[in-house]
Amino acid sequence: MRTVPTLRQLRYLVAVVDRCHFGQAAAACNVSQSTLSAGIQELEDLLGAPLLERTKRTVVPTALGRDLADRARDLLKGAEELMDVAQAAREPMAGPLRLGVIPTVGPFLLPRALPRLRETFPKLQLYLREDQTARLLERLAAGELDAVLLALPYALGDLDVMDLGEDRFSVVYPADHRLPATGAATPADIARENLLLLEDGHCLRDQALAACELESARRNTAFNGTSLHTLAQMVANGLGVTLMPQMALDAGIVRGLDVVVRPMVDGTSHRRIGLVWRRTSARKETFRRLGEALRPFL
Amino acid sequence: MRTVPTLRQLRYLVAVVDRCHFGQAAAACNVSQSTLSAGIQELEDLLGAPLLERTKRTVVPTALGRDLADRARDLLKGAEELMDVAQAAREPMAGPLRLGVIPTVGPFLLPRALPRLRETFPKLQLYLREDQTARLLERLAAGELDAVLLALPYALGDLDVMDLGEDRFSVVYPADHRLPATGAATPADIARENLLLLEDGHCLRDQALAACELESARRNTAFNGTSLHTLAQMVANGLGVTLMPQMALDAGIVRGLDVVVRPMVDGTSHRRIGLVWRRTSARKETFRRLGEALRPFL
DNA sequence: ATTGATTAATCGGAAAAAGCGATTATATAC
DNA sequence: GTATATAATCGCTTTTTCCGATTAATCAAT
Repeated sequence: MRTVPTLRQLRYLVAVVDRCHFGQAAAACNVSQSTLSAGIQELEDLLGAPLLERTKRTVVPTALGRDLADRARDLLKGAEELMDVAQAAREPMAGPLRLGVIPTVGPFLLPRALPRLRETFPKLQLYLREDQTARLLERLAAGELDAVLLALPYALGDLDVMDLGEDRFSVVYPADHRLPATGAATPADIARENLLLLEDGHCLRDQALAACELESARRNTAFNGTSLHTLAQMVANGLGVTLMPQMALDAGIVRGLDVVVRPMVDGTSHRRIGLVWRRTSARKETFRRLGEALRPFL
Repeated sequence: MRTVPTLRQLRYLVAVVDRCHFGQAAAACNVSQSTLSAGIQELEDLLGAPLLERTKRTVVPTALGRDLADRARDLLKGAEELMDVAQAAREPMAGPLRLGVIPTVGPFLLPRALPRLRETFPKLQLYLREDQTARLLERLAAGELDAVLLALPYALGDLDVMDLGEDRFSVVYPADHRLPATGAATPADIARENLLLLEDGHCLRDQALAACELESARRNTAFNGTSLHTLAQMVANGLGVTLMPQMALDAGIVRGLDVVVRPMVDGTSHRRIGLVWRRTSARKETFRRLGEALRPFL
């Protein structure tokens, strides 16, 4: 078994490379300057190569020193994650959890679900961020979010996905509109209407188009709604029809509006709600339970 | 700064989880059973959760124990890589290097290049593996190879690429064949011929087709060569024409055969030779110099 | 040039950790 | 019950880690 540097030594290295100053690095590590100095030397001896250039009373890391410091940072992060995993295993539903939610889910699901979640998991500190799927996934990958609540289908990268259930689409017509003959609307019915959609970037736009079996390019781009609420207003004003997820209808998005709602025929006329997290995440059990707790609200 | 487990403790954990036996694990770590036992306990205390179930005189890791052991393995590997990086920085051109080479490059480039490489880098121990690009890249990703010498264009994943230069294609005709009017052959000329190619899986097949501006599906699949040598033989026997990289011609692949060689017109009628390695590799400098040393032989 | 200030290396000793061998406790096999 | 195997525990030694004090070197100001 080969001798490898200790994490302590690597912490020292990172501190010095970050600051180019032994004294400050030592302070940051809560050790004396002499201790840090000795630690760095041990490391250089072990590796058999200089990591820092100490010349003219200033310190500059060598190329190797910088390279190794980068790797050391990863190792130290891994060690901390290990602690997180243990902590999460001990008490899965405690501590801070940064959750991303898309705008076509958050305002409808969370007002109902959050009070219950707080009751069930009183120690869970839920920090929320509302944004479009793509941007949330960026933040998830960057580690700024722990999990994201979103709508599928969506091309996810290398993520763990938990399916929470389906959210059916209905068509919303102006009150005085000619309605489809049967109770349920078909893609063919929609094709005859002026379909109003959210602006580009909302996953619901593409999912709604898919449900109507339409291509994105074909659509009118002049009048795109910025939220489901504005879309509902536009329909009530007779500008066209729109597709609305059940979740939003349940939340009363068309309450008081002069519109008629008809379900879409079965098939692909729905989206699925999913909770996703990094495969390498330390808190899978936490997310699983959170997802389980959210399911009844769909 | 949070307390994190030491690599020593993590090594102990991995050893026990691997073997489910304290005594054997201790032996594997070259420490006494008592030391290992104490180390594991420290770790459990630090993490505040049990990692092993010691019941009924056997040891079984808990789910958390297994999970953490997996992460610990990664950390330990990272620490070893750190040592490798330092070693490689100290003496880039020393030690073992496992290089993959594709069959349409290896037999033509290496016989000329290897003696020179051995001379220039006497301490470098070059282990070679010849296989098709896809399989070599699998092994590269799995860490079984350090670098791969291959032909571009090819859809590489997340790899570092060093371009070593271009390798032009020529057309090989049977000696009694009607040759193109001008000196150089054009894609249109080729379209009139029976083009012989390597069997599927060789990158050269697709690259040659691209150079001839042909689709893969269109080609005769009955007669595919298994190597450039057999292709040359088939051409000499009048079965058709083929595309041959300059590298193979330089190595005398058509020497003694009754064939005529015509260059392809300029443009895309070439492949590029590249050396690739994992972005995270410890030995980038080694590969860079190796590539530099290979360049003159193209 | 001299002095003073700053910084990293070095030294000696104290404290903490890591290690070992012997012993103990416990569970299983016989 | 007895023997055997295994992990935990204990007392002690060795090694590592750390600190404070000192030294050496560099630069800036005189």
